[in-house]
Amino acid sequence: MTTMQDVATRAGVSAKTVSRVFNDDPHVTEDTRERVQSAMRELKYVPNMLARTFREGKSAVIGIAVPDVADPFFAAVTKEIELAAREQDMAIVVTSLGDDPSLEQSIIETTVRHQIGGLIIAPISADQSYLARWQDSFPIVFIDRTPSKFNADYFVEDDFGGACEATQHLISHGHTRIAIVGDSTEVPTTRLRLEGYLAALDSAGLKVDKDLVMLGSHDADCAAAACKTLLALPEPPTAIFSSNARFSIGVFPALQTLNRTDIALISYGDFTMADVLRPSVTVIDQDPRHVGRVAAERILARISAPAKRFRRKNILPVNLIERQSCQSSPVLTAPEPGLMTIG
Amino acid sequence: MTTMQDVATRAGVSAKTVSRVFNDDPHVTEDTRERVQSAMRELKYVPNMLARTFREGKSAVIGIAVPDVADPFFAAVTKEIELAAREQDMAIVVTSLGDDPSLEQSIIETTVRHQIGGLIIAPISADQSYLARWQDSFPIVFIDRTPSKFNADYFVEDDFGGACEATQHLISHGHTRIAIVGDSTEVPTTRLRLEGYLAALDSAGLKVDKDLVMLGSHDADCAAAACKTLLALPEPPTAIFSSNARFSIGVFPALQTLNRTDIALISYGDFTMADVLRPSVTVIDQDPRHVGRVAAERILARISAPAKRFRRKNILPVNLIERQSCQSSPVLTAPEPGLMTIG
DNA sequence: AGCAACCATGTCATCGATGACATGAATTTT
DNA sequence: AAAATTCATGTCATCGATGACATGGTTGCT
Repeated sequence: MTTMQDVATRAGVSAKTVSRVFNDDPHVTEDTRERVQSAMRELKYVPNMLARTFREGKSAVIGIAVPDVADPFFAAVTKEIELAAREQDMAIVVTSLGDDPSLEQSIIETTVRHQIGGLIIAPISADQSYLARWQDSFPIVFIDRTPSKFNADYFVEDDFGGACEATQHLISHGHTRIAIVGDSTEVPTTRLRLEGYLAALDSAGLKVDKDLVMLGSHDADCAAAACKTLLALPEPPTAIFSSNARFSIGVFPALQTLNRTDIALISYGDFTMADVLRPSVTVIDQDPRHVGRVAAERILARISAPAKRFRRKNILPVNLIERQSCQSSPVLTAPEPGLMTIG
Repeated sequence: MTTMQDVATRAGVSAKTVSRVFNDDPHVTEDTRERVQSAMRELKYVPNMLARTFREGKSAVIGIAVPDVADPFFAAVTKEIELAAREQDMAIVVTSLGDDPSLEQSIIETTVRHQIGGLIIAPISADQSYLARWQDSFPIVFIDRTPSKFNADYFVEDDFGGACEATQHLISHGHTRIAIVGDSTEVPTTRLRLEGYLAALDSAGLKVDKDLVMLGSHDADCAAAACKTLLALPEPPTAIFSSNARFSIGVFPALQTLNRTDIALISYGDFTMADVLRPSVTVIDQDPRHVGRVAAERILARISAPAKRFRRKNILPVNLIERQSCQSSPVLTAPEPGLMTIG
């Protein structure tokens, strides 16, 4: 590992002069500059970022913490953040939080040790008050889920609006028994999507059947099981609103297995192949790349202008992509509740 | 940001003693230890990794460079590496190389500036000789693709064997006109898969029709176009071997659009929903999590025991997951070549 | 008692880059 | 010509943690 001192010795100058050449300081003669530059080339000098950023006090690295890097949504977000960060010569440190909320804090603290210059987080727990400690050290931006017990910039999708739109879409196709499959209401995102679902039912004058509200899943398999439970009800739903792409990946195969593709399905969150399945799945698209882009831009802006004021709360629009999975008419395919319970 | 010195002052000792307490040095009295620990708690001391690793000379960070973090295969690999690294208190810096081979070197050099402790790379270019410079600085492990013009540990899938098996699978289902869709043969992986395909054809006594070898795609859309070209041939194939999951994601919809689900399809690389599509897609599974795990373990082993010797070349087995997409019989569904050209 | 061994703790230097300030030479101003 | 200004370059200190070594005190052994 060649250092500035090595280059300096080779070029017959002091380390400081090498530093000046490297940073394009105008106070260097053309002659010296050239000698230093050729010495750098000969020795293949590469600056030690660690030394530089250590001196500056903060790193040229942005921390990203999401529930799961392998989830297509977060993978796309991560990629976009990386591209945006690279434009500013910053690298990204990525961490998966997993699905145990109690581990969130310790995972974040491990990440923070690396003296990150900013943090983008999609939290999984219901309490981020532990972040207060870092509040002044580096900017923090939340994505996908709002912070709890903590104040910070956030960029979230319109969960309420999207869920409402999805439910209305099903209603407009004649469905009245609409189930929702989701994770725990501890997650603000899920709570909002549930509220959107309830609001849509309410404004259409439909009563809520709590048997059709299946919360508490935490992966695709759970969601598949929930789906089977729903269809085994005495009065099964004719449509399912999956509040999460991860769950849709479980629900869809479950419907296939049960041979119940007559059941309408709408997914909050697009997923690979959703448009190629039979039937292709109607979704609420969240545009992960846009989320990544705006989050990265905000972090970078906060880093370069710590004093500047920005809008804290940012709701990103979502849009419904209509495909085939809601086209079936419930009147034709669903068994009549009355007959069902008697027979 | 509280430093060791702050804690030291508060506890009435020297910074060195704080360092000792922090690192569980036994040469500290119980009394002092307690005073220091409570001072650390009061001031919420968090060690500055940057300072520590700067002194050590290398970072507690592993660099990962893959063609695309958002690709499901690499996303899964990345996640597994992260989990393995975290067990050793290491973080990961992730970079997407994109699809322009000429940018590979500069992207890697940017990553290296961060003084990484090790590098895991799935290269996209045909020349990694530029890595020689870092050879002694930190361990380098290749995944998915073998290094070119450079020596390093690598863990690659059995491209030749897998492609051979895939092709044989198609042959055993009666296919004789089998197309291959892939990217450039610049990529060693692709070259090996092509060779496997050719070897299987050869050992079955089948001639190669170069119209059926469609290389040079670089994304799903290209692959879809290649697929359409193939089916428009005077003597179209009855089966397609997609040498890459990324391309399968383009080929499958193309077949659907053309209403040619009678064409058999086998994909090198499993992908989300492949098992739920109609027909579900037979694949060669590469087990990305296993790749990530072994690569991470090797890097960590190399970091902690630089002198130890390991096996350089590692070929990981792949296995064929049979689904529906190869079940159609070519004799029944494919137009007879002879009739076709005449008619 | 006398000396070695051990122990708790402190001091200093170090890692690489760079800001603050110094130095000495050349050039310009009065 | 003397003073002031500009300029190229150098020296030193610094960021936080820690290894090498020092110091002064206590214990143990003969």
